[in-house]
Amino acid sequence: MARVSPEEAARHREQVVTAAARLFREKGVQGVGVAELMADVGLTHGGFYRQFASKEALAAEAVGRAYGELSAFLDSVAARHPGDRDAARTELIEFYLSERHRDDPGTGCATAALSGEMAHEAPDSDAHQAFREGVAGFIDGLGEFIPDRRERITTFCTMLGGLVLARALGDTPMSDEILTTARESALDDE
Amino acid sequence: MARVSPEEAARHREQVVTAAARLFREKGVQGVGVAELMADVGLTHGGFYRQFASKEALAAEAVGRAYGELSAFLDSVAARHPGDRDAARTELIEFYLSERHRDDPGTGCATAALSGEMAHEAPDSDAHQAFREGVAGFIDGLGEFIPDRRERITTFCTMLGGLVLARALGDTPMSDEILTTARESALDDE
DNA sequence: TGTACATCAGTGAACGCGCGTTCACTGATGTAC
DNA sequence: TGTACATCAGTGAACGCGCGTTCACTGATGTAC
Repeated sequence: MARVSPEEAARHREQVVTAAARLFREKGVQGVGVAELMADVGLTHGGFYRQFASKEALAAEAVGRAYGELSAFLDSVAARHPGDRDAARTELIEFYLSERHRDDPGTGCATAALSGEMAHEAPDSDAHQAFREGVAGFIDGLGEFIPDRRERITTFCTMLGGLVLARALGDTPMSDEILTTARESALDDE
Repeated sequence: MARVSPEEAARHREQVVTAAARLFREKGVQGVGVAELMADVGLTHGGFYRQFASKEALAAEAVGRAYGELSAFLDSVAARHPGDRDAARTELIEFYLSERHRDDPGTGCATAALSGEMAHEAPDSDAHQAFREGVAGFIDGLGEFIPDRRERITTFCTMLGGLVLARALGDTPMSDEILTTARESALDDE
């Protein structure tokens, strides 16, 4: 395989960003190599640098992509309960603090998946900036479910802390307990 | 410098564990090299393996050490307010969600500092086991401040989420907002 | 108490491996005529 | 429409660097007599 059409090249690029948005959330940015990313979409690592300036540049794009997916996800949940904000909020919280979400970080909350690494990332890096913008957008997006900003931030902290801790504890009874307790607490605050 | 007395060797070992307990929280386990750890206590990297089987083995010990320090810290806060649980709880929450704690992870909550990495750590590793035991002990230790276990877990999730997010956002207005909002919310729940 | 020898904490060079990045090359695609 | 040439996405080997780990060596410490 050698040169491909611009359309196919663009498609490959998209696939790499999409794969990175998932894999970086699953294994961390440091936990995924360029070769693994490219192999995930059926390419070899050498061509990476014809599409991206660096792994870091891809990370910035992938973080943006992940938050874009999440924004769409929030909208889809809200759309499922037109005119019934409380029901939408319930569904969101129940999903966020579910075992399914805990066990599948690749398609889930980017803030929960990436906060740990971002604390050690240079604040002026593109990836960190994309992360900050993503968090800001996500918190805004939660306004569909919890209009009051202070209440929204508090509930998000509880959900985030519960998910992060449950993931760190793996598949253990304590992890389940954290998840359940945080979920019921967040639901009770309605 | 060559062979030293058993007492001095033991002291060096202790110093390395103590330094690791701080540096791993500051920069992450992956973010600190064996050479940096040894240099921190004034030694060179070669002697590391006469004291520890591997970096991973040290990580397990350092995690235990960090949680030991935290247990003592919790006790010291409680002891400052004998017979006044609410005052103790207020001090704890105000510290936990302070800018000082956010900006100094090396001496702070190990759960907040290490959860991100632990999510990608093998569950059967010694470090992960030490982490799980540490979390369990820490949550128990919070019983001095919040006797009800469900309330304790919920409050801890809010504090943890707030701190993790504030750290990931760096020194920004949004980070301060998260810290302040989560703090006031956790304090209000008394 | 002193002397000879064994031990071993710490040193610093070196090894091995993973991984981000580079580069010469390939051959299909796009362009000029 | 066909032909010659230029372009460039993707390939795979190789480079460079960091880092965990190993190892021969040093020389102070501990022990045996």
